[in-house]
Amino acid sequence: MAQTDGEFDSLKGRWTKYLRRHRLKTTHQRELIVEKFFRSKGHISVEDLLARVRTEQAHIGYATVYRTLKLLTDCGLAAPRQFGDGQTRYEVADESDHHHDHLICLQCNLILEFENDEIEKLQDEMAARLGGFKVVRHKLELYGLCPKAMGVKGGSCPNES
Amino acid sequence: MAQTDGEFDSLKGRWTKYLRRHRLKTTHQRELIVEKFFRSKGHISVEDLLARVRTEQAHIGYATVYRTLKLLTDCGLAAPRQFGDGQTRYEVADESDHHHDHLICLQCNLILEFENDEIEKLQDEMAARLGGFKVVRHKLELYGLCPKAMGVKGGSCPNES
DNA sequence: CTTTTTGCAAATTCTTTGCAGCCCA
DNA sequence: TGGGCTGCAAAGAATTTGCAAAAAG
Repeated sequence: MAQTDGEFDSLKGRWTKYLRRHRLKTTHQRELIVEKFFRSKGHISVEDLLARVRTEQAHIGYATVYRTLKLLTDCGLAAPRQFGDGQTRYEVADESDHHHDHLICLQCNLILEFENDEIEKLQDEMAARLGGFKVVRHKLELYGLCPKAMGVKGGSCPNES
Repeated sequence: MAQTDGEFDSLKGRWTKYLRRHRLKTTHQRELIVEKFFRSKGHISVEDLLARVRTEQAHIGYATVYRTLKLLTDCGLAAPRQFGDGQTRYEVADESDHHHDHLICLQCNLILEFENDEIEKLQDEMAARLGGFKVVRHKLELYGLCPKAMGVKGGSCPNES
Protein backbone atom coordinates (compact mmCIF):
# COMPACT_ATOMS: atom_id res chain seq x y z
CA MET A 1 0.00 0.00 0.00
CA ALA A 2 1.24 3.41 -0.87
CA GLN A 3 0.26 5.44 2.14
CA THR A 4 2.79 8.19 1.71
CA ASP A 5 3.71 10.33 -1.24
CA GLY A 6 7.19 8.90 -1.09
CA GLU A 7 5.99 5.37 -1.53
CA PHE A 8 3.64 6.45 -4.24
CA ASP A 9 6.41 8.13 -6.16
CA SER A 10 8.64 5.12 -5.83
CA LEU A 11 5.93 2.84 -7.17
CA LYS A 12 5.17 5.25 -9.95
CA GLY A 13 8.82 5.38 -10.85
CA ARG A 14 9.10 1.64 -11.07
CA TRP A 15 6.02 1.55 -13.23
CA THR A 16 7.33 4.16 -15.62
CA LYS A 17 10.66 2.38 -15.87
CA TYR A 18 8.86 -0.85 -16.66
CA LEU A 19 6.84 0.75 -19.42
CA ARG A 20 9.94 2.23 -20.97
CA ARG A 21 11.98 -0.93 -20.73
CA HIS A 22 9.26 -2.84 -22.53
CA ARG A 23 8.46 -0.11 -25.01
CA LEU A 24 4.91 0.12 -23.80
CA LYS A 25 2.92 3.28 -24.11
CA THR A 26 1.77 5.68 -21.49
CA THR A 27 -1.94 6.31 -21.82
CA HIS A 28 -4.47 8.29 -19.85
CA GLN A 29 -6.25 5.10 -18.88
CA ARG A 30 -3.16 3.36 -17.63
CA GLU A 31 -2.02 6.36 -15.70
CA LEU A 32 -5.36 6.69 -14.02
CA ILE A 33 -5.65 3.00 -13.23
CA VAL A 34 -2.19 2.65 -11.72
CA GLU A 35 -2.67 5.83 -9.75
CA LYS A 36 -5.94 4.65 -8.24
CA PHE A 37 -4.41 1.26 -7.64
CA PHE A 38 -1.28 2.54 -5.93
CA ARG A 39 -3.40 4.71 -3.70
CA SER A 40 -5.69 1.87 -2.74
CA LYS A 41 -5.37 0.22 0.61
CA GLY A 42 -5.49 -3.47 1.25
CA HIS A 43 -6.98 -5.80 -1.28
CA ILE A 44 -8.93 -4.29 -4.08
CA SER A 45 -11.16 -6.15 -6.48
CA VAL A 46 -11.28 -5.37 -10.17
CA GLU A 47 -14.81 -4.17 -9.75
CA ASP A 48 -13.82 -1.76 -6.99
CA LEU A 49 -10.86 -0.45 -8.88
CA LEU A 50 -12.92 0.10 -11.99
CA ALA A 51 -15.51 1.97 -9.96
CA ARG A 52 -12.87 4.31 -8.59
CA VAL A 53 -11.36 4.85 -11.99
CA ARG A 54 -14.75 5.58 -13.48
CA THR A 55 -15.32 8.43 -11.08
CA GLU A 56 -12.86 10.29 -13.26
CA GLN A 57 -13.31 8.67 -16.65
CA ALA A 58 -16.68 7.07 -16.93
CA HIS A 59 -16.07 5.16 -20.13
CA ILE A 60 -13.12 3.02 -19.08
CA GLY A 61 -13.84 -0.67 -19.53
CA TYR A 62 -13.19 -3.82 -17.55
CA ALA A 63 -10.78 -5.11 -20.14
CA THR A 64 -8.43 -2.20 -19.69
CA VAL A 65 -8.38 -2.65 -15.95
CA TYR A 66 -7.74 -6.36 -16.27
CA ARG A 67 -5.01 -5.73 -18.80
CA THR A 68 -3.34 -3.10 -16.71
CA LEU A 69 -3.46 -5.25 -13.61
CA LYS A 70 -1.82 -7.99 -15.61
CA LEU A 71 1.02 -5.66 -16.49
CA LEU A 72 1.32 -4.57 -12.88
CA THR A 73 1.46 -8.19 -11.82
CA ASP A 74 4.08 -9.01 -14.43
CA CYS A 75 6.33 -6.26 -13.25
CA GLY A 76 5.87 -7.20 -9.61
CA LEU A 77 3.93 -4.13 -8.54
CA ALA A 78 0.68 -5.94 -7.93
CA ALA A 79 0.04 -9.29 -6.27
CA PRO A 80 -3.14 -11.22 -6.99
CA ARG A 81 -4.80 -12.97 -4.10
CA GLN A 82 -7.62 -15.45 -3.82
CA PHE A 83 -9.55 -15.42 -0.61
CA GLY A 84 -12.09 -17.94 -1.73
CA ASP A 85 -14.98 -15.55 -2.29
CA GLY A 86 -14.83 -15.99 -6.02
CA GLN A 87 -13.09 -12.81 -7.00
CA THR A 88 -9.42 -12.13 -7.36
CA ARG A 89 -8.21 -9.21 -5.35
CA TYR A 90 -5.03 -7.27 -5.96
CA GLU A 91 -2.64 -5.88 -3.49
CA VAL A 92 0.06 -3.32 -4.05
CA ALA A 93 3.35 -5.12 -3.74
CA ASP A 94 5.73 -2.56 -2.45
CA GLU A 95 8.94 -4.46 -1.99
CA SER A 96 10.12 -1.96 0.58
CA ASP A 97 7.04 -2.90 2.54
CA HIS A 98 7.09 -5.73 5.02
CA HIS A 99 5.59 -9.04 4.21
CA HIS A 100 2.30 -9.53 5.99
CA ASP A 101 -0.26 -12.22 6.57
CA HIS A 102 -4.03 -12.06 6.63
CA LEU A 103 -6.85 -12.53 9.04
CA ILE A 104 -10.20 -12.88 7.32
CA CYS A 105 -13.61 -12.72 8.93
CA LEU A 106 -15.82 -15.47 7.60
CA GLN A 107 -18.96 -13.48 8.24
CA CYS A 108 -18.29 -9.98 7.06
CA ASN A 109 -15.26 -10.56 4.84
CA LEU A 110 -13.27 -7.96 6.71
CA ILE A 111 -9.61 -8.55 6.02
CA LEU A 112 -6.93 -7.48 8.48
CA GLU A 113 -3.22 -7.70 7.95
CA PHE A 114 -0.62 -8.64 10.47
CA GLU A 115 2.94 -9.66 10.84
CA ASN A 116 4.48 -11.84 13.49
CA ASP A 117 8.18 -12.51 13.74
CA GLU A 118 7.78 -15.30 16.22
CA ILE A 119 5.57 -17.23 13.84
CA GLU A 120 8.04 -16.71 11.04
CA LYS A 121 10.89 -17.91 13.18
CA LEU A 122 8.97 -21.06 14.04
CA GLN A 123 8.23 -21.59 10.37
CA ASP A 124 11.91 -21.51 9.55
CA GLU A 125 12.68 -23.92 12.35
CA MET A 126 9.94 -26.23 11.19
CA ALA A 127 11.26 -26.24 7.65
CA ALA A 128 14.78 -26.90 8.83
CA ARG A 129 13.55 -29.81 10.89
CA LEU A 130 11.71 -31.26 7.88
CA GLY A 131 14.94 -32.19 6.21
CA GLY A 132 16.74 -28.90 5.93
CA PHE A 133 14.38 -26.87 3.82
CA LYS A 134 14.94 -23.19 3.42
CA VAL A 135 11.79 -21.09 3.35
CA VAL A 136 11.66 -18.59 0.53
CA ARG A 137 8.20 -17.25 1.07
CA HIS A 138 5.04 -18.28 2.81
CA LYS A 139 1.36 -17.72 2.87
CA LEU A 140 -0.56 -17.63 6.11
CA GLU A 141 -4.24 -16.93 6.29
CA LEU A 142 -6.34 -17.13 9.41
CA TYR A 143 -10.05 -17.49 8.88
CA GLY A 144 -12.20 -16.66 11.83
CA LEU A 145 -14.99 -14.67 13.31
CA CYS A 146 -14.69 -11.06 14.25
CA PRO A 147 -16.45 -9.95 17.38
CA LYS A 148 -19.22 -7.73 16.21
CA ALA A 149 -19.48 -4.51 18.08
CA MET A 150 -15.86 -4.60 19.13
CA GLY A 151 -15.13 -1.66 16.93
CA VAL A 152 -12.49 -3.32 14.85
CA LYS A 153 -11.35 -0.72 12.35
CA GLY A 154 -13.62 -0.50 9.40
CA GLY A 155 -15.97 -3.33 10.11
CA SER A 156 -18.31 -4.98 12.52
CA CYS A 157 -20.01 -8.19 11.54
CA PRO A 158 -23.56 -7.63 10.40
CA ASN A 159 -25.43 -10.74 11.46
CA GLU A 160 -26.66 -12.65 8.48
CA SER A 161 -28.04 -15.94 7.16
CA MET B 1 -7.24 -38.24 3.05
CA ALA B 2 -8.65 -41.62 3.83
CA GLN B 3 -5.65 -43.85 3.49
CA THR B 4 -6.89 -46.72 5.56
CA ASP B 5 -10.13 -48.64 5.57
CA GLY B 6 -10.70 -47.52 9.11
CA GLU B 7 -10.57 -43.87 8.16
CA PHE B 8 -12.74 -44.51 5.18
CA ASP B 9 -15.36 -46.20 7.30
CA SER B 10 -15.32 -43.39 9.80
CA LEU B 11 -15.84 -40.81 7.07
CA LYS B 12 -18.55 -42.88 5.50
CA GLY B 13 -20.25 -43.17 8.86
CA ARG B 14 -20.25 -39.45 9.41
CA TRP B 15 -21.63 -38.93 5.96
CA THR B 16 -24.45 -41.39 6.48
CA LYS B 17 -25.30 -39.84 9.81
CA TYR B 18 -25.40 -36.42 8.19
CA LEU B 19 -27.77 -37.61 5.48
CA ARG B 20 -30.09 -39.13 8.03
CA ARG B 21 -30.06 -36.17 10.35
CA HIS B 22 -31.03 -33.90 7.48
CA ARG B 23 -33.49 -36.33 5.94
CA LEU B 24 -31.55 -36.42 2.71
CA LYS B 25 -31.68 -39.38 0.42
CA THR B 26 -29.04 -41.93 -0.32
CA THR B 27 -28.58 -42.30 -4.04
CA HIS B 28 -26.24 -44.28 -6.21
CA GLN B 29 -24.68 -41.11 -7.47
CA ARG B 30 -24.00 -39.69 -4.04
CA GLU B 31 -22.60 -42.94 -2.78
CA LEU B 32 -20.26 -43.19 -5.70
CA ILE B 33 -19.14 -39.58 -5.49
CA VAL B 34 -18.41 -39.62 -1.78
CA GLU B 35 -16.63 -42.94 -2.08
CA LYS B 36 -14.36 -41.69 -4.84
CA PHE B 37 -13.85 -38.48 -2.94
CA PHE B 38 -12.97 -40.11 0.37
CA ARG B 39 -10.49 -42.34 -1.38
CA SER B 40 -8.82 -39.45 -3.16
CA LYS B 41 -5.51 -38.15 -1.93
CA GLY B 42 -4.53 -34.54 -1.63
CA HIS B 43 -6.50 -31.88 -3.44
CA ILE B 44 -8.91 -32.98 -6.09
CA SER B 45 -10.64 -30.80 -8.63
CA VAL B 46 -14.27 -31.19 -9.58
CA GLU B 47 -13.21 -32.21 -13.04
CA ASP B 48 -10.92 -34.93 -11.68
CA LEU B 49 -13.51 -36.22 -9.32
CA LEU B 50 -16.12 -36.34 -12.03
CA ALA B 51 -13.74 -38.22 -14.29
CA ARG B 52 -13.15 -40.85 -11.62
CA VAL B 53 -16.83 -41.15 -10.93
CA ARG B 54 -17.60 -41.52 -14.59
CA THR B 55 -15.37 -44.55 -14.90
CA GLU B 56 -18.18 -46.35 -13.13
CA GLN B 57 -21.25 -44.39 -14.13
CA ALA B 58 -20.66 -42.54 -17.33
CA HIS B 59 -23.75 -40.36 -17.28
CA ILE B 60 -23.21 -38.54 -13.99
CA GLY B 61 -23.22 -34.77 -14.48
CA TYR B 62 -21.18 -31.89 -13.17
CA ALA B 63 -24.12 -30.51 -11.26
CA THR B 64 -24.43 -33.60 -9.14
CA VAL B 65 -20.77 -33.52 -8.24
CA TYR B 66 -20.93 -29.84 -7.37
CA ARG B 67 -24.05 -30.40 -5.31
CA THR B 68 -22.58 -33.35 -3.47
CA LEU B 69 -19.36 -31.49 -2.74
CA LYS B 70 -21.45 -28.68 -1.34
CA LEU B 71 -23.11 -31.12 1.04
CA LEU B 72 -19.75 -32.56 2.02
CA THR B 73 -18.47 -29.08 2.68
CA ASP B 74 -21.52 -28.17 4.74
CA CYS B 75 -21.09 -31.19 6.95
CA GLY B 76 -17.38 -30.58 7.34
CA LEU B 77 -16.16 -33.59 5.43
CA ALA B 78 -14.69 -31.63 2.54
CA ALA B 79 -12.65 -28.47 2.56
CA PRO B 80 -12.45 -26.26 -0.53
CA ARG B 81 -9.11 -24.76 -1.41
CA GLN B 82 -8.09 -22.11 -3.88
CA PHE B 83 -4.58 -22.31 -5.20
CA GLY B 84 -5.06 -19.47 -7.61
CA ASP B 85 -5.20 -21.52 -10.79
CA GLY B 86 -8.86 -20.77 -11.34
CA GLN B 87 -10.34 -23.99 -10.10
CA THR B 88 -11.45 -24.89 -6.63
CA ARG B 89 -9.95 -28.07 -5.28
CA TYR B 90 -11.36 -30.13 -2.46
CA GLU B 91 -9.59 -31.91 0.30
CA VAL B 92 -10.99 -34.57 2.58
CA ALA B 93 -11.33 -33.08 6.02
CA ASP B 94 -11.02 -35.94 8.42
CA GLU B 95 -11.45 -34.44 11.85
CA SER B 96 -9.93 -37.50 13.46
CA ASP B 97 -6.93 -36.60 11.38
CA HIS B 98 -4.78 -33.76 12.52
CA HIS B 99 -4.91 -30.51 10.71
CA HIS B 100 -1.79 -30.09 8.68
CA ASP B 101 0.03 -27.39 6.84
CA HIS B 102 2.12 -27.63 3.73
CA LEU B 103 5.74 -27.17 2.86
CA ILE B 104 6.23 -26.98 -0.87
CA CYS B 105 9.51 -27.23 -2.71
CA LEU B 106 9.69 -24.62 -5.42
CA GLN B 107 12.02 -26.72 -7.52
CA CYS B 108 10.66 -30.22 -7.47
CA ASN B 109 7.11 -29.56 -6.28
CA LEU B 110 7.49 -32.02 -3.47
CA ILE B 111 4.81 -31.33 -0.90
CA LEU B 112 5.38 -32.24 2.72
CA GLU B 113 2.77 -31.93 5.41
CA PHE B 114 3.45 -30.83 8.91
CA GLU B 115 1.82 -29.67 12.05
CA ASN B 116 3.10 -27.33 14.70
CA ASP B 117 1.19 -26.57 17.86
CA GLU B 118 3.40 -23.67 18.78
CA ILE B 119 2.64 -21.90 15.54
CA GLU B 120 -1.06 -22.51 16.02
CA LYS B 121 -0.93 -21.12 19.51
CA LEU B 122 0.76 -17.99 18.27
CA GLN B 123 -1.86 -17.67 15.56
CA ASP B 124 -4.63 -17.72 18.12
CA GLU B 125 -2.83 -15.14 20.22
CA MET B 126 -2.31 -12.96 17.20
CA ALA B 127 -5.99 -13.12 16.27
CA ALA B 128 -7.03 -12.33 19.80
CA ARG B 129 -4.74 -9.32 19.80
CA LEU B 130 -6.23 -8.09 16.53
CA GLY B 131 -9.48 -7.22 18.20
CA GLY B 132 -10.64 -10.47 19.68
CA PHE B 133 -10.97 -12.65 16.64
CA LYS B 134 -11.51 -16.33 17.07
CA VAL B 135 -9.67 -18.47 14.54
CA VAL B 136 -11.83 -21.12 12.96
CA ARG B 137 -9.33 -22.46 10.51
CA HIS B 138 -6.17 -21.39 8.86
CA LYS B 139 -4.02 -22.01 5.88
CA LEU B 140 -0.27 -22.02 6.10
CA GLU B 141 1.92 -22.77 3.17
CA LEU B 142 5.68 -22.54 3.23
CA TYR B 143 7.38 -22.32 -0.12
CA GLY B 144 11.02 -23.12 -0.13
CA LEU B 145 13.87 -25.19 -1.44
CA CYS B 146 14.56 -28.73 -0.46
CA PRO B 147 18.16 -29.77 -0.15
CA LYS B 148 18.70 -32.15 -3.00
CA ALA B 149 20.40 -35.34 -2.06
CA MET B 150 19.34 -35.06 1.51
CA GLY B 151 17.08 -38.02 1.07
CA VAL B 152 13.90 -36.31 2.11
CA LYS B 153 11.19 -38.93 1.90
CA GLY B 154 9.83 -39.33 -1.56
CA GLY B 155 11.71 -36.63 -3.33
CA SER B 156 15.01 -35.09 -4.16
CA CYS B 157 15.09 -31.96 -6.26
CA PRO B 158 15.86 -32.68 -9.87
CA ASN B 159 17.58 -29.60 -11.12
CA GLU B 160 15.49 -27.92 -13.74
CA SER B 161 14.70 -24.74 -15.66
C1' DC C 1 -47.44 -41.59 -3.53
C1' DT C 2 -44.71 -37.61 -2.04
C1' DT C 3 -40.57 -35.43 -1.84
C1' DT C 4 -35.80 -35.40 -3.34
C1' DT C 5 -32.57 -35.84 -6.63
C1' DT C 6 -30.75 -36.07 -11.19
C1' DG C 7 -29.08 -34.57 -15.71
C1' DC C 8 -29.43 -31.52 -19.04
C1' DA C 9 -29.09 -27.03 -20.64
C1' DA C 10 -29.52 -22.38 -19.80
C1' DA C 11 -28.04 -18.75 -16.71
C1' DT C 12 -24.43 -16.43 -13.86
C1' DT C 13 -20.11 -14.69 -12.65
C1' DC C 14 -15.51 -13.58 -13.43
C1' DT C 15 -12.00 -13.03 -16.82
C1' DT C 16 -10.00 -13.10 -21.51
C1' DT C 17 -10.00 -12.17 -26.45
C1' DG C 18 -11.02 -10.33 -31.25
C1' DC C 19 -11.39 -6.48 -33.72
C1' DA C 20 -12.29 -1.80 -35.61
C1' DG C 21 -11.04 2.55 -34.57
C1' DC C 22 -8.17 5.73 -31.60
C1' DC C 23 -3.99 7.56 -29.74
C1' DC C 24 0.84 7.87 -28.26
C1' DA C 25 5.69 7.91 -29.67
C1' DT D 1 2.48 7.46 -39.90
C1' DG D 2 2.26 2.84 -37.47
C1' DG D 3 1.97 -0.29 -33.95
C1' DG D 4 0.30 -0.49 -29.65
C1' DC D 5 -4.06 0.54 -26.87
C1' DT D 6 -9.01 0.97 -25.88
C1' DG D 7 -13.83 -0.21 -25.56
C1' DC D 8 -17.17 -2.95 -26.79
C1' DA D 9 -19.15 -7.16 -27.25
C1' DA D 10 -18.52 -11.86 -27.85
C1' DA D 11 -16.03 -15.87 -26.18
C1' DG D 12 -14.44 -18.76 -22.37
C1' DA D 13 -14.14 -21.11 -18.03
C1' DA D 14 -16.03 -22.41 -13.61
C1' DT D 15 -20.02 -22.84 -11.05
C1' DT D 16 -25.08 -22.45 -10.14
C1' DT D 17 -29.91 -22.88 -11.16
C1' DG D 18 -34.54 -24.19 -13.39
C1' DC D 19 -37.13 -27.84 -14.67
C1' DA D 20 -39.18 -32.18 -16.16
C1' DA D 21 -38.29 -36.89 -15.64
C1' DA D 22 -36.54 -40.52 -12.53
C1' DA D 23 -35.56 -42.49 -8.07
C1' DA D 24 -35.84 -42.94 -3.06
C1' DG D 25 -38.33 -43.64 1.20
